[in-house]
Amino acid sequence: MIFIDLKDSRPIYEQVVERFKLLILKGVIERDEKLPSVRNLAVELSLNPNTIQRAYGELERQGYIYTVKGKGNFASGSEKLIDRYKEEIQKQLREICKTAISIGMTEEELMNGIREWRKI
Amino acid sequence: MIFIDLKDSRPIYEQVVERFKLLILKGVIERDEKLPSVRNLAVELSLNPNTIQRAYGELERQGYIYTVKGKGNFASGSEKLIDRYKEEIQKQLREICKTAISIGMTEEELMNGIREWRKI
Amino acid sequence: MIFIDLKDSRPIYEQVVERFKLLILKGVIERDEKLPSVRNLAVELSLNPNTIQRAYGELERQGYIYTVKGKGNFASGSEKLIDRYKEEIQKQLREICKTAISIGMTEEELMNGIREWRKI
Amino acid sequence: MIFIDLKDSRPIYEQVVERFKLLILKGVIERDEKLPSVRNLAVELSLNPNTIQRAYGELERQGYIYTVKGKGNFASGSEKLIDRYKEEIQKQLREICKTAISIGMTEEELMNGIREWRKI
DNA sequence: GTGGTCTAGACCACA
DNA sequence: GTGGTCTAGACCACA
Repeated sequence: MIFIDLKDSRPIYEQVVERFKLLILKGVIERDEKLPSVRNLAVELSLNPNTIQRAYGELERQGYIYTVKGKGNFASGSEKLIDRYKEEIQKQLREICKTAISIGMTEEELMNGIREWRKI
Repeated sequence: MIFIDLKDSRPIYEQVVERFKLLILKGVIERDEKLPSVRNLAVELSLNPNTIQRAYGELERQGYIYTVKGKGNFASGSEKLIDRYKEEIQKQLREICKTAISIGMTEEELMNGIREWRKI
Repeated sequence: MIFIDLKDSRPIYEQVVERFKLLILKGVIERDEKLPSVRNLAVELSLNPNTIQRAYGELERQGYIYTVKGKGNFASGSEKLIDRYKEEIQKQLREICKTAISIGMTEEELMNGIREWRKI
Repeated sequence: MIFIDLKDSRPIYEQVVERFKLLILKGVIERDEKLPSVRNLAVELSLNPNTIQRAYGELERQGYIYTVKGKGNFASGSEKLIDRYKEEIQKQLREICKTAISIGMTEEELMNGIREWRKI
């Protein structure tokens, strides 16, 4: 269900967080669907349960999942989360574009960077 | 000349690197212009000289500056650097756009995020 | 009769305990009135019978209900319970007010927080 | 500087968080003052560094401290934090009062609970 | 020295 | 079985 890249410089727990975020935002994991248990996922990914625990804690804090003690972790509804995520992306784009033009990059060059995904 | 934000979560040396990169790319620091000495900058910013040293080392490794033993650190020409930087930015943009559409963000919404910098 | 919020961070059995406590204190469940059977309530709320059993055990321990073997669980009289509950609330209030003034909160500000319920 | 009560049912890291919160809100720890290092505090309180780390992480997340990598943890300014804290307290008071009147507690009885701190 | 991440493994509360 | 907390201890990046 989830893939971890040990060569990635980001911490493992952060990768786990991001993977689940996207799965939930895309609707692959539906509202109120149960996530793998901390222990099971730890075994499956050959990670320590503490690492998974930390990732799940982060996901809960950010509203992506909720925890029922003794039962497990479940996905929250994604509507509000998607809006928040979109805003974050727009903010990131603005940041990048701001520095880009500050070093003299043209609108044309910026768009070239972006247009490429259309071909994908 | 340079501003460091201790509350920024990034390591200090990384902030120093980025500030100088932009100053050089923008041409504020011209080709062959001398950078502040490690010692002076450390005092000015109340930082450990090791931190500055590390930042300068990184800048040299990336081709932004060159070192003349006994004389100091000097800015390289920015032409090639700018091209490389532009490619990096385009790559970043593509990455972001790719995940954005994967969660169902429309072209319209993407562009809204970007257009904002024009108003700035 | 009772509502359980799985997204509430408190354990389920604790929520069950609190709901019944208030129902009994308010007199909605009268003295000697029979509570739902463990089995029925478990089905109705889609909970594990163990969870209900635990909640009822706790309610009994605190004197809110009594058990008649083979017959079921029944509400105790609420007079003494109310007095005890009031004292608990006053204790809680004192605790909060104590820390509040320790950080410099004025009597005025404290009262503003409290007065709001009057409008409700 | 800080006292931990092992008999307290709350998790240790939470107690650490609360103690530092109050120290910062009261101004005992001033803005930009350095907190004890993770390791030192762990030794002093006979706790595992991980536990302190978690507490500091929580304090940072809530804006009470900021971390400078390689340097340590430092207190943030408390003005905004105090306002937020006051609102939390008022909210707690409202919650308690709401349930209190729902079981028939009079305004008089509520105030008796509160007035006691004045004598302290 | 300072914080950040991670593994290994124990123990507890809850369902 | 499920999550939550904690200890012990290693290793790394940063200053």
